[in-house]
Formats: sequence, C-alpha cells, structure tokens
Amino acid sequence: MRERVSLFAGRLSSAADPCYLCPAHRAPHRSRQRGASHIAEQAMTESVITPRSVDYSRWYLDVLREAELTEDSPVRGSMIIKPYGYAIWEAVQRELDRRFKATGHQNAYFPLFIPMSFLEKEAKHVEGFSPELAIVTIGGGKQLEEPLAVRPTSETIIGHAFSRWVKSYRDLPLLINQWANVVRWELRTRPFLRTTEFLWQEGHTAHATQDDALDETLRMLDIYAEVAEGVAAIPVIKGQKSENERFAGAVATYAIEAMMGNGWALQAGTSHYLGENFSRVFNIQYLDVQNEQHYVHTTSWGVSTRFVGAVIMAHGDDRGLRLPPALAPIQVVIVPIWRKNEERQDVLAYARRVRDDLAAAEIRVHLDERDGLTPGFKFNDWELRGVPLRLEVGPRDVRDNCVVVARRHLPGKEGKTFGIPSEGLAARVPGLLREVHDGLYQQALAFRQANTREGIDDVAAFKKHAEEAGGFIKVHWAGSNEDELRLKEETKLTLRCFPVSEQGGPAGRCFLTGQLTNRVAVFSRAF
RNA sequence: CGGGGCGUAGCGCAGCCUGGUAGCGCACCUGCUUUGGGAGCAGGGGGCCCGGAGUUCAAAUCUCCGCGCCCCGACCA
Repeated sequence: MRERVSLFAGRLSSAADPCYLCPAHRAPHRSRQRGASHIAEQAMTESVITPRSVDYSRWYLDVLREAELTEDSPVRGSMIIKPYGYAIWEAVQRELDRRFKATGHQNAYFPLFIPMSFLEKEAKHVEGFSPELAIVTIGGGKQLEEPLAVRPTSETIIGHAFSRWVKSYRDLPLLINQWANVVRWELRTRPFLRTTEFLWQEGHTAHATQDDALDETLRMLDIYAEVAEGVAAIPVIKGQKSENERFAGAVATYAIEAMMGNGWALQAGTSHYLGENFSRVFNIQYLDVQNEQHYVHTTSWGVSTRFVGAVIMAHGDDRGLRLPPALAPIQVVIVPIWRKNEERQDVLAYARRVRDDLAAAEIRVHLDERDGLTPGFKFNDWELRGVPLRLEVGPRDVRDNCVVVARRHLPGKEGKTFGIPSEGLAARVPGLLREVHDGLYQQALAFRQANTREGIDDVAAFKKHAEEAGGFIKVHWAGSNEDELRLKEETKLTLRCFPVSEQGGPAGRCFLTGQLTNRVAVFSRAF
C-alpha cells in the first residue's frame, strides 16, 4: 500500500537550499505579539499560535500566517500562496503526477473560458454549478455575443474535445489529466479549504464500457488514498457519496474522507463515474469491432489545493505545522549553536559538511545560518514550519563528531536523541524520516479510531453523541434522501460516505428507520 | 444573503466617549554584549489615522453617506 524508501529522496529540484529560505526573501515581519489574553496563559512557551482547544479555526489561520503558507489577497475569497506553502502543493503535484503517468495518463490543457451553452447542455451539471459561476460578459470593451463562464470544472469543454478525438474503439481508453485553476464563487471561504479560485488537477477519461470506466474511477480513488496515506501520512476512508452529495452530473461519486484535528471530516479527493451523461450531450461516440456506434463512458477525478489544508489540519499541533517528510519542502534543518566566536567557525564548518553530505544523498536539507537569532528561537521557528527532522550541532557535537536529532512528531525532549555519529548520517536519515512519517500516520489513525463511534442504534443516541462528542459516527443506514437532509438540519452532521470496505457486510438495523440493511454510512461534521 | 465586529506604521493594537495635529508592543536598520529551547541594552527609520461630504478657529476623535475586511449561520472540492 505504501511506497517506501525512495519516497523521501529529494525530488524537489536539487537539495540545495531553495530561495524561499534566504532571510532576504522571508517575509519582513513575524509578529509575535498577539493581543489575546490566552497568550498570557501560554507564557512559558510564548506561543504565537492559538491552541487548537481554544479555537480551532483561529489555530488554523495562525498556522497559515506564522508558517508563511498563505496571505490574504486583495480579492475577497482568494489567497496568495506563499513560496513555502506552494512548495507543499508542488510536492503533492509531483507525487500525483508521477502516478498518473505511471497509469497511462497524459497531461493536456483546456481553456479557462467555457461557453455558457456548454455548461447548459447537461441539466444536472448546470443546475449544480450555476449558483457559483463567475461569468465574463465583456471582452475587449464590447459585450460578448455569448457569455463565457470561468471554468468551475472542465467536463463540458473536455467533452466537446473528446467528441472529436474519439472515433473508434482503438482510441479508447482516452486518459487525460490537466493541472489548472478553477473558480467557484463561494460565499464562505477559508484558505486552502475553500477559496473562490483554487488549483487542482482534473482527470478526464473516456472508456468503451461501463466496467472499464468504473475500474478507472476506483483505480484513481486508490491512487488518491495511496498518496494520502503513503505520502501525506493521512489515513483516509474510501467511500461512495450519497445521492445528495454526488457531483452534479455524475452517476456515482467516490471520495476519500479524512479526519481533521478537531474531529471534522474533510473530503480530500473525489472520483466520479459519469456514465453516458456527458458523452450523450457532447456526442462522444466510437465504432466498435462490429462497426456499431456506442457512447463512451466517462470519468473525472480531482485533488485540489484543499489537500494542503488536509495536511495542515490532520497533523498540526499547538506548536504549529507538522509535515510528512515526503511533502516537506525542507526535510532536515540544521541549527548551529555556538558561544564564542572561535566556536562559531568550527561549528559552521562542521555543520556545512553535514549539510553537504545529506544534500549529496538527495535529502532536502537546510542549514540555518541566520545571525543574531538564538538557537532556541530557531528550534521553535522550524517546529512552527513543520520540518520533520532537526539536527542540532554545537561545540560538544563537533568535538564528539556527533549531532543531536529531534523528530517533529514527538514533543520536546521525547523526540530528541543525543550523540548520533555524523559518520554515516546520510544513510540513517531516510530511516529517521520514515519514522516520522509512520509516527504521524499512526497518531492520526489512533486519533481517528478514538473519535469514531460505532454501535449507535437510535436517533436519540445519535443526536446526543453528535452534540457532545463529535468525530465520526459509523452506522447502518437505510434512510431516504430527505431523512439525510433532515438529519443534517438537526445535527449539522452530513453523510460523508458509504465506506467501500464496509459494504456487503452483515446486515444491521438502521438507527433511524429500524430497517435491516447491510449498508454502512459514516456521518460527521465536515469542512 | 441575514446577524455581529473591525478599518490608526509591515503585523497586532491603544487613542475616539470628553476635538488641540499620533502612541505602544513586535518586526525593521545601526552598534555593543549574547547564543545547548522564543536574548539584552543603547540609538534610529517608518503614518493621505479606509474614502467622501459636513460641523468647527481646529477632526483619527463629532454627524451623514459610501467602501472594504473579519467572525457566526444558509450553498460547496
């Protein structure tokens, strides 16, 4: 399930210090003083981050600011993704893209502007998206003959192309992906999780048969789960969406659902089987071996910059970000320590040697040579930024030819190991990174298990648990769409998915209707 | 789109009630001392106080009208 070892090698350009690390390129400000009174309670740690238990949403915004991931933009609902935040997204892109190519997909690019008439062809599709469309009506100073929608997704314009690309069964399957930005005019936005403009990849494929298309839908769902778990260290539930939550225009929607640090669910990737819905309206047909015309079956699937939000919220703690090694822009940071000027020379020379060794082994390493900051400040600074491994190098370590290693997933002293020989360190680092990856994964999994409730068999207990405990609730479900909506109204919980792994199991009683069913659903509050 | 809050230095805020020409912390710059878990001292730079109109000898402060942002609820990857 999880790919190892090579995952942690540095594929982000060279392992040399990227530019966003240079002090000169860092934001000129890092406010440490927050007006809030809870800071007083945190006097010892001098935290600049609101504890998660105080206000989760504020914690999230604090982390984004302090770790320099995003900034507000002058445009409402849009964000600036800063270099450190963008580097995380680039790592996600790299990991996904590699897997898309390995499964035969090709990248292409389709236009940002979509004729309104295209969107209107598929009734459910336009119905689902029209409330959140941005529409261009003027171009070059003149009213356009036909308004152009800024793409909220590209099924239609790609369908239009596919109808020309597909003639014969020999053209199938057609496996295309595009990396793009899309716009959905959201009323309530949050950086990464829901912004008016966001970045994503959208895969679009066409197949001869329903079976082939369904296989593709699930194959991509598997890839998403693999990247979530094996790369981002986030345990996910693969599941099918209810009719209410289904993508506008899809026959079936699948998703990976993850639990965030406050117990809420986050949909981190989706994969749709679109049936013939789009091939019929865009006339995508092929001739089979018998020379008969058939409509293709299409799929689409996407992961967006929201995934970065999932990484932040699945792993972050009260000290800040905790990044899975495979996605961390910096995997290892070296903090040099000295007292006297003579020590400084020796320590820096030694630290540079260590850095060069690691860089030569394709490890993304950074030596923090910033002057005038205490080691303690740097420790906190890099923890805030979620760097998985920190090496501390002082005069004692130089003398003993050692380093101190601190692992980000274990707090304070617990994560520190003293006296690790610098000899052969580069060979040990991948193992240490794997340890951090596994640690993060196990912690997230344990958290999800501790906050997943099963065995609820009546509505009162369901509501009570929803009210008092939160987290996921896993139940048998035979309710109607209306039941689902009413439950959402009353409890704010939504039917996240029907977990793939739970279906076809022993029948149980639906907690709401009392009917016997073998359908299992997960309910949760969601972002 | 409803309810609430806020616009003053890069960031966070005080000043506004009771008008008199702008201040604090952090950040930034310089110097010295520091540096094994968020250093100290000294000096320094930085403001169309959201915009417009009004009241007044005088407006960050009072009045009106805009605009913007944030937070909380209904739609959503």
